[in-house]
Amino acid sequence: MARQYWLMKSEPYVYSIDDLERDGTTHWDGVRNYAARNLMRDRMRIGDRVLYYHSNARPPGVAGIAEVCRESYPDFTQFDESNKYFDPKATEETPRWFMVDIRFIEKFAAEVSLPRIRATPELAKMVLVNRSRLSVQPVTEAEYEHIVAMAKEGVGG
DNA sequence: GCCAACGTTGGC
DNA sequence: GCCAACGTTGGC
Repeated sequence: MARQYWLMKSEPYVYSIDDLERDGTTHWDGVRNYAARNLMRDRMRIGDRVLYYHSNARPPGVAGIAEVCRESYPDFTQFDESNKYFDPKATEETPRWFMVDIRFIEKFAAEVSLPRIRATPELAKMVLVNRSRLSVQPVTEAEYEHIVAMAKEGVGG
């Protein structure tokens, strides 16, 4: 299968691109939205590229690049009563929530901000622009390449 | 901090 | 199965 492209959101004060760079890899736990879950569970493949997006930041924007390094497996936080993501309806036999692992590739020298993305006609169809609240979303190859080029040109801010 | 968008829950 | 109430996300 050809490489696919995604955008994944994280609040930087919870887990930022710098945290991912430090850790190398991380598991993407805590997704509790069925559309986002289905993408991770059914579609994401090792080697797919991920735009790492800082949400709830000023400004929000794409901060760097990661790649999928482990395909979907049950999100263990759903089984842990002490975890904020505990789901009483999930069992080990029939897990409800899934996650993938991602690996750090690159931190952009300059973030590509959401206002800049909104102002770019080639990116007008991004899910990010049109359905802003989906935390894991597909990106086209053209959109991905455009954002990477904007980061390289330093026009992201 | 506000609030719009929108996803989920639960009564009927 | 509908839909009102409610909760969360996330930009501003």
